[in-house]
Amino acid sequence: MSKQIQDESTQIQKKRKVTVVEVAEAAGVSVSAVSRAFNPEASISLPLREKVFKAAASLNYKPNRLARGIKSRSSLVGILMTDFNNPFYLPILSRFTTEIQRRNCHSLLIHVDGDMDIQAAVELVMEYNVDGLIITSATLPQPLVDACRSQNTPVVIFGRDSSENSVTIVSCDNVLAGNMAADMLLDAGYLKPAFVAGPIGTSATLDRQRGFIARLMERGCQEWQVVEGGEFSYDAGFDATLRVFQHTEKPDALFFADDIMACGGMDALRYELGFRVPEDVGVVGVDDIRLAKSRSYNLSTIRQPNEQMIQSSIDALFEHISDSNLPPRSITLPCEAVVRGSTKK
Amino acid sequence: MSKQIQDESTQIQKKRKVTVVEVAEAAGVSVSAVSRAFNPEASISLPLREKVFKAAASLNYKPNRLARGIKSRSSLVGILMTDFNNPFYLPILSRFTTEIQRRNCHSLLIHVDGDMDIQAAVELVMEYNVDGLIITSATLPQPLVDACRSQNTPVVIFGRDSSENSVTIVSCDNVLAGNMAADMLLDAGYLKPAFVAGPIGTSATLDRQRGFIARLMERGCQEWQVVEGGEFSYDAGFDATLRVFQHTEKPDALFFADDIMACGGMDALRYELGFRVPEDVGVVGVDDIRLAKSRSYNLSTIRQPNEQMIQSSIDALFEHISDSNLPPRSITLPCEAVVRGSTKK
DNA sequence: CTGAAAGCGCTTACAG
DNA sequence: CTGAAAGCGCTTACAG
Repeated sequence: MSKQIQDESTQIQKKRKVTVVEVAEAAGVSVSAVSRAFNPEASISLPLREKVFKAAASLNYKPNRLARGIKSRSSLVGILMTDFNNPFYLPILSRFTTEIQRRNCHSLLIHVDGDMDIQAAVELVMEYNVDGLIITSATLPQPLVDACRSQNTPVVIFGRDSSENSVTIVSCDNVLAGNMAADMLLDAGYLKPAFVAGPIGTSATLDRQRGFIARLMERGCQEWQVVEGGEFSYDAGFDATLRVFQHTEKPDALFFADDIMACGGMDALRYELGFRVPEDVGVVGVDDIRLAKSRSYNLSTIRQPNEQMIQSSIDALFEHISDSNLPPRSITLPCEAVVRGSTKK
Repeated sequence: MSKQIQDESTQIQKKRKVTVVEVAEAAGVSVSAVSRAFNPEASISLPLREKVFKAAASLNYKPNRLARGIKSRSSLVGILMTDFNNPFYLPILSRFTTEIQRRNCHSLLIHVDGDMDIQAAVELVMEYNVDGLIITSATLPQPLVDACRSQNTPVVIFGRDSSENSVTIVSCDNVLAGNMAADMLLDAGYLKPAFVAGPIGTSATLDRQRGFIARLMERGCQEWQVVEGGEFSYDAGFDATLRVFQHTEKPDALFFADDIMACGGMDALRYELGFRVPEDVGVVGVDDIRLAKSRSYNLSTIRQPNEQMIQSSIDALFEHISDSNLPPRSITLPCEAVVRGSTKK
């Protein structure tokens, strides 16, 4: 009986959340003082702040971020992701959340899958009053850009894209990536390279292709070809490679739109078509995902400067949050060639 | 000049968020009516609701979820992740967010890394008034469990663990996984298997080990050994394998605590130690990550029933959200042996 | 720097 | 079913 009562009181004690009012009472100050004490930018004297903190600590007070967000910043940053299958994005997501948390904000993760309207997704994030929004997407459909522009919330697109200039976008130089891949293959002595494209409509893919072919031609290579690859996935790379070698013109090297496709392609070459890599066919990817340096793949690739790209994205986003008049800008970072074992020495 | 003014007005129009009050005015009803119209469970007549919706649509009104959350549900579900390096977790995160969104809620993603206090992280999520919390973690430190218990918010641990019963937890039967791995290796004719353990303190690892050894002994196998593996990562599996073969007792098969370790281990065997897999040494993992079925690894493994585990986690979480008196329970799902090419036929 | 008071946008007893 | 009013927990001009 007494046990029961005690249980109930414990439960009630758990349920009741302590508020500014109670802290104010306990500290013998106004609620404004409590509010200010928990707001780093507010003007409040040190003694007062400490008095409040002491009372707050003894009551185990935690500010309610929702209530705070309704008048002030929500401390929420939206992250919109579309390509949840590509392992490339796991470390990226990891770093984004870490950086956001480092700035005392938190991540609202929105997963936009195929059958979801991207415009609706953007609007939805806005219902949470997010302070800013990060969009990671290999594809960058115009409706998405439009949706971002119509919001007055800062948006940064962490893209593989670059043509857009009405919204802030961070990407690596994909034309350069194409150049580098061409050099890598030509330098290694390959003569008939093919580009295996990624999903249609991704300008990153187009830029890589453009850079690749431009450099090939520049260096006098004539026998190149471009083939469709499908989505950014192991299976797509695998299947595309099989298709390539049914053509009459067989390439002696493949440049894939990204690493995970390249891994699939390498396996098709080695385990299905019986080629040796790099002796018979050379392979280059883009990204430098973790798997690329495994002993099984040991993939030559063009590394995107992920850390810098993320850092720039976060910096730009928070600058936009602080200063809403900052014009959108386009940040393009250089990539880096990483020669491993999938190309001849 | 006129341009300037127009720009300003557009900007103002963007900034002003339309509220219940304006919708109420436009529709000629009370704010209560507007609120009810947007609340599926509220009792309101169809005509009234439609009148409100019409006005809301014409004003492009979107409810402010933060304001709503302060009195009612926040529609926010926290997801706490620790193992952001393991590709195993990308599809899991993907499915969780999808399921949460399907229920008209959204995911607050918290990344708990090494130097972050897990207790602090849990408390922090609570500041957002999340309706519920999902924790995915290979390790399950007691402080975490305690932190969860002290909150009155529903928590589900998506674990590889099972011993705990003071909080709802969903996992697969890791002892069974160990049994299956033992059977797989013994059935294939291996005689001296070793278990390569995962991070210490992960009961999943211990359970797998226990199940593995129990079955080996049961079937009369004496020459087994257990070695430390380190963290769940490619490199850890690679290094551990190198160490194993420096011992005087060389195993002829390795059961790794998870797939990504097994991939690293296979590469060490093939590319560093010169063994053939599966002829010289057999390899089995746990998880069935996407990479496991690549042609390069073609890894025999014990598959965790991820989809079911996620579905059960989400179902359990929302049941707890609906009924706060539901006692915690432990849901353990069976796993499945997947024989591929890393074990002899 | 500090406090009293109004307000943020929404919800929810309370009457009718 | 509907509306007027109080309230959620916090912030922020406004005075002092």
